[in-house]
Order: sequence, then C-alpha cells, then structure tokens
Amino acid sequence: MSEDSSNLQGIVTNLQPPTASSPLVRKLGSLCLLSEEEISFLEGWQNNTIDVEAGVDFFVEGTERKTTFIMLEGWSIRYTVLSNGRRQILSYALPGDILGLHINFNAKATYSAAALSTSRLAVVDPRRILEIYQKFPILASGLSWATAREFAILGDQTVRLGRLSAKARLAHLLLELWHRLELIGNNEGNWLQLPMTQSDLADTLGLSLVHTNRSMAALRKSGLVSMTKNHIKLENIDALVQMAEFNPDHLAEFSI
Amino acid sequence: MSEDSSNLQGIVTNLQPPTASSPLVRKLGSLCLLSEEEISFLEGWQNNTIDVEAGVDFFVEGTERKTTFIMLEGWSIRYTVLSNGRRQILSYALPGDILGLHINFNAKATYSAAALSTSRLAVVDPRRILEIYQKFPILASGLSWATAREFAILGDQTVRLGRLSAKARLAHLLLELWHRLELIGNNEGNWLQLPMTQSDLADTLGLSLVHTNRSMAALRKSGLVSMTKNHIKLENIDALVQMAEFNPDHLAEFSI
DNA sequence: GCTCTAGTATATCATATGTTATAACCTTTT
DNA sequence: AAAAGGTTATAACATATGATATACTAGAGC
Repeated sequence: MSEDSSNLQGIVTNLQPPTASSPLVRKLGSLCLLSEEEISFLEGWQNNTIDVEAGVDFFVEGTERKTTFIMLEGWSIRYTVLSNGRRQILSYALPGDILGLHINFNAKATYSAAALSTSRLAVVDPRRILEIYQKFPILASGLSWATAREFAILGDQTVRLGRLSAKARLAHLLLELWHRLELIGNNEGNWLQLPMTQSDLADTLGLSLVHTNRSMAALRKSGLVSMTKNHIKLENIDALVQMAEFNPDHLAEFSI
Repeated sequence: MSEDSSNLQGIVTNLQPPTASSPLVRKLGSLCLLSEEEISFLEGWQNNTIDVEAGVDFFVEGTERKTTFIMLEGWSIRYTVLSNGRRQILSYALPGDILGLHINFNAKATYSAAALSTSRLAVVDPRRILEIYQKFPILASGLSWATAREFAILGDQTVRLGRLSAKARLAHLLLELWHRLELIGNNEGNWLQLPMTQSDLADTLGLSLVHTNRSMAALRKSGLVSMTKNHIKLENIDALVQMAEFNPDHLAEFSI
C-alpha cells in the first residue's frame, strides 16, 4: 500500500500515492503520512461490507442503531421525512465518509440514511472506534477532523437554507459537491455527474420541484452552468463562488 | 461530589445528585454513574475559565483555533455572516455544551461564536480531549454522544429551515430550547426566559425580523403561547409539538 | 413498435414571506 | 425630564417561491 511506511508524526510531507486502497485511507492519509500499522488497521476495519441498491434505506430514524457505516462506493443521503410526507435531505455521503460514527449506544437514529446510487458500505462495530482513540492518536485526530467536517458541511447547508436565494442555494450545493468530488478524485474537469434527480435536489434545498427546475434554468440562462443529459458543467466557477458566497475552506483536507 | 463513587460500567443506576458540580459533569453523569476519578478529571478540565460579555465573539470564522470551550454559565450562539451582512445563527449553546471539540488541529473555524448573555466559559487544551479517549472510555462515549447530539440539533435546524412554515419554525425552536433548558434544570414550568431578541430569532429561523414578529403574534393569537415582558409561556405543549412536528428524542440524555 | 413510468420543462395563478415605513414602548444616558 | 437608541408592533405593498396543470422526453418492459 503506502510506499513510505515511516510514521513522521506531525510532519506534513506528501500525498498518499493515488493508488492507496480504501477511500477512508485516502481521506485520512491525504495530508499526513500514515504508518503501515495504521493503514492496515483502517483497512481491517472495513472487511465487513454490504451492498445497497439505489433507493434502499440502510438505517431508519427512530430505530436503534449499533453499527457505524463507511461509504466505500456510491452516494447516499441522510434525510428526514415529516408526517405530511415532506422530505428534507440533510447531507450527502460520498466514498470515504462515515455515517453514524457516534450513534454507538442504545440511542435511536435521529435521521434515516439511504443509498442514492448502488453503493458498497463497510459495517463497523463501534467498539472498534474506541480502539482507534486508544491506540492510534493520529487516526483519532483524523476521525475527529472528519466529524468536524461533517458538522461544517451541515452548517453550510443551514446557511444555504436560511439565508440564500433559490438560485444561490443551488449554485452553492453544486459547488460543494464539485469540490468534494474533486477531493476524492471523482471529477473530470468542470463536469459534474450527479446521481440525484431534481426532486432530490428540491428536498435538499428546501424548495419545490418546480422552483428547483426554474432555478436550474436560471443558472443556465445566466451562463453559469450548462447541461447535457447526465452531466452538469460549471461554466464559471469564480462567478458561481461569488454569487453563492461559497467558502471552500470548510471542506479542507485533514492536516495534523 | 458524587455520593456513590463505584464505577459500575455499563449499568444504568440513578441520576447524579442535582448538586453535582459543573454542568458538563451533570450532563455526562445524568444517566450513568461516573467514578470520583472521572468526575475530578472533568472538573480539572474546567479550571481555566474566562468571562465573556453579551455580544462579544470568543472565536471567529476563518481564524485558526486551538482551544475548545465549555459553556459554564450563560448562552452563546454559533453563527455565520455573509458578505451582504445577513447573519445565520446555526445553533445555541447552553451550560454544559461544548464548542469546538473537534477543531483541534491547525484548521480554521468554519463559524463564529459569541456570547448572547454574560457567560462563563472553560477553556480547554484539545490535547486533554485525547486523554479522555485514551483513559476514560465512559467519558469518551459521553463526548461522542454529545457530538452526536449537537449533530442532531443542527439536523433539526436544517429541517426547520427547509421544510417548516414560519409559524412552525418558531414553535419548533421554542420547543427545542424549552426541552434543553428543562434537561439542565433551568425551567420554571412552562415558562421560557430567553436572552435573545426577535432579531436573533429571525437570524436563527431564516426569516425577516418583521415576519418573525408576525409569526410570534400568530402563535399568540392561536393561544399556543402567551408573553409577558421577559417571558414566553408555552400554553399548550402538545399542540405545539404536533404543529411543529417536534421530536424530543433528538435531545435525549446520554445513556450508555 | 407500443405502453408505462420517471424525470424534466414551462405556464398560470396563489400565497407566504420580504421590504419599507411608521409608531409605540422601554432602558439607558445625560 | 428629556433625549437617544434598541426593541416590539402593525400596516401597505412587493416579490420570491409554492401549487396545479400540462406537455415533452427518454428509458424500461413487453
């Protein structure tokens, strides 16, 4: 796996080789060198995997949860459904992201999670998370950072919903996803390939489907994005960033 | 402090005596017995305190942060300000709540924090947090739970902004704060004493000041709340819960 | 080649919320 | 006691977004 196995704590050296193993290892190893031991511990974590079809829940709000999930492939959503059937998507999880890191007692899930596209997930016993904290301080910092990042992403979502116009909300979300895909190496240039429908976008942005479509059209008309069948192209990232007041720092990579 | 000092790991026994020390100890000790050692470690954590006047920031988005804060007294907010001056409050922190638990590397804060009322905060070196994970598994679970709870609270805020009407948003927020104050023993019956202005509420709920005021009036007119100078009374909690689709489980206390 | 269905697109009308303006009230300052 | 500034209250008007309806398109199944 990693070519250089020395554990130079605290010294930022170089990126992990891009071939590096699981998305989680890539993520945590992106800006600090991990030892062979750390890497193999993380990999061992992820031996127990499941496959989930698009549209299928892998945990449900209100039910007890005792496992933690790590996205290996595909996209998933965290979401809530209200009694009138309205759905609010809280956030998206991409390869390397962790779901339910903290719901590791007899607590009930406060949201549901479902695959957006066909996905592979690692299923982890949360007791193994405590092990990390006890044995691998660097990895522990990494997990802690990952948690802070999830919090920042949800904070951005809050700002979007509370203080941005429909058009800006959409632009902001597209930028978030583009940056996140960029960080995990899943982008080709300024093209975005998204697995969700406009209806999903609407439920993310707190808009109606019709108005989401209108906002998409507005972005197109102002030349900020263009679309083909399955792809969206960000035509002018600087202009998008400015109109949506997007702050890429919130997605920054882990650095110890 | 604690009368019963035996560490009965994993056995839910009884509440900490209500006299118990710091709000954080009360919070983490609320549903599981903490040993004398755990309690005194937590207390020692909080020796270094600062006082912050209402309206004063104690950290600012975009600046480097190396300390963690624990609310001892007073209220504070996490918030973001956009370039056009619009502000979005992400969440409120009450005594016992932790701010910046995870921003413990050379990362920049992704939001600002300010005191809403005169507050006392403990300032903690994040290295001491790793100690907890390494030495006190029960406390570590507690911190992990506290993190999950903050995440759930921010998730609720997302649902409020995305999928509730103005009136329901306000009701939902009042219920959240009432429940949280109830849990820390700061309520008298159905009365709420809030330190924030309607302008703060507006910036929390993603509304204009005028419409926040209108929504407050609407709640009053439908008999769901009543107000005196400094207090709000929840006249019919069941009806409020139903109309706002409020789920108190998200605020549940820690149980191992 | 048809039919079904999910998704996208657009138009029309309805309404929740924003904006601007003004006044009343309270607290603090002088 | 008056002035000043922040907060709450309400009205009148403007607009962003929601709701409903109807096509259009593309793929899936037969």
